[in-house]
Amino acid sequence: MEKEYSILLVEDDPSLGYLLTEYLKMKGFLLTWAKSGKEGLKNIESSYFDLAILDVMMPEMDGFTLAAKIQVLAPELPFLFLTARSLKIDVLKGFSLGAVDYLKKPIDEEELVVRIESLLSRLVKKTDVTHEHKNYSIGKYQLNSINQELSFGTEVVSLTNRENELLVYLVNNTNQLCSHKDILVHLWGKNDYFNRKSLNVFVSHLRGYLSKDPRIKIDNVHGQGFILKVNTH
Amino acid sequence: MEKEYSILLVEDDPSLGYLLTEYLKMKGFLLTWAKSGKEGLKNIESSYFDLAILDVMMPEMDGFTLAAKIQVLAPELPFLFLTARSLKIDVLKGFSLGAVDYLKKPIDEEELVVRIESLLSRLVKKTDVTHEHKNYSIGKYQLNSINQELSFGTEVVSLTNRENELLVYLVNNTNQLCSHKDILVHLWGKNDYFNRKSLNVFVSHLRGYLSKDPRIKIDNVHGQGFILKVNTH
DNA sequence: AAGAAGATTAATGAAAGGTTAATGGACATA
DNA sequence: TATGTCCATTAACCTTTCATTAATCTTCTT
Repeated sequence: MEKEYSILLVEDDPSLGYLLTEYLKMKGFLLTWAKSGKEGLKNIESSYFDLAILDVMMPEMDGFTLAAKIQVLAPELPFLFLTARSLKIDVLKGFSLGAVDYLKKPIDEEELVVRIESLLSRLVKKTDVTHEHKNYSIGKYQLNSINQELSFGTEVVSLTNRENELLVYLVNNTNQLCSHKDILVHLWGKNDYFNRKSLNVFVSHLRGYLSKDPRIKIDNVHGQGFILKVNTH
Repeated sequence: MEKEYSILLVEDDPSLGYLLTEYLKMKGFLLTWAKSGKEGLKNIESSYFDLAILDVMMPEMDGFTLAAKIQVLAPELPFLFLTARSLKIDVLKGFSLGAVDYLKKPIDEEELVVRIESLLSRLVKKTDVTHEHKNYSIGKYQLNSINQELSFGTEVVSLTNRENELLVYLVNNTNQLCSHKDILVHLWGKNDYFNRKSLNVFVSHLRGYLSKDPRIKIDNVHGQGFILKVNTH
């Protein structure tokens, strides 16, 4: 399930503000629309946002001034600018203030959305150090496919590259027929007589390793392929 | 002291390539210019980069194809596109492939630099989290990674720079496979035959130092990398 | 029964890894 | 300017690993 990101839009122009608000809501973002810099600041003080979108040209307080205040009030809040002024000096100023992006009007909503998504997806990655532990249970065995280790209780066996690859493939298709062809193409990239001979050797190895749990077996379907069967009960 | 960021520019156009290379070097980046997608891929396999800048329109392999390969080979490497084609569909495609930005030609070098700096400044936070610990326990040993000293009881051994770096890296990934590639890219910045040989020498040194505690070992996973195993029981 | 397919074990050889020593550049000291 | 030390890299040499291939049985299928 995806997280619902909250965005603060600070935009004084009613029609653009309305358009973006509705569009971004439709795209699944939680949107707050502040119609002035002052209102935006209030929101920042009282609520949490994943991202702020600031219009540069606004009466009272312009986007740059607002950004400077954000840097003090909520230094972790990333923000980007929307602007009709595409003067280079403004772009540079925007980034020097710490902007994460700078979009020139007219805004293409679709592009805005993909840019926002790209930004936010990278921001979350920072926090979750995605260590996708590839651990599998096979009967009483545990396979750590990263370290290429197969353990049975406290006993640990190191698998070779091919053994590991093959076992991972079989486990991912437990109780399902894995055809010679699919296995060979997947692991060897090539399906010929010799590779098939090789495959037999590795199946034999794995049978040896897995022989301590009688509920596990690697069956052959004559002329078809192999099935890793794990009997649960 | 600021870190010098390394950037890979993949651009077939000689004049634009030259211009950007020189400009970015002048701005303090370590630049590698690959003149084709294929050349770019080679660089990605053998070296570390903080960012890749890809031209979309190139003969042989276009930037999109290259990006897809990067996602597999080096999923952590952020990349952005440069393009003359500003078709909306291309922009969307670029971001859907995981781009961090999408810049339309003609490129304004100053804007490019501020965008790069903005991007990288947000990305560095990820990496320096790893080096917060200065003291480590490794079985019965103590590692002071600041003084580069490894102690066993009252005995203290001074480690050289490389020995220390490598041990810190391994300890931070205790009981997890550290691939050759990751180690080399992380410590040497480059993954080639000679560096790998060098790595072997240092692993050998560390094994010597750590031999007094039988519960510690540095295992090799053939063709993959090393695991620092610390047996606790 | 006979050929095909599969299982098992062993042999082979190339690549990868381990260890120790030689080299040479950087830096310091005199 | 010489001399010495440190240490990363490179070299040399040896050992181990492991995918492949071969050899030999065994089990299917018809």
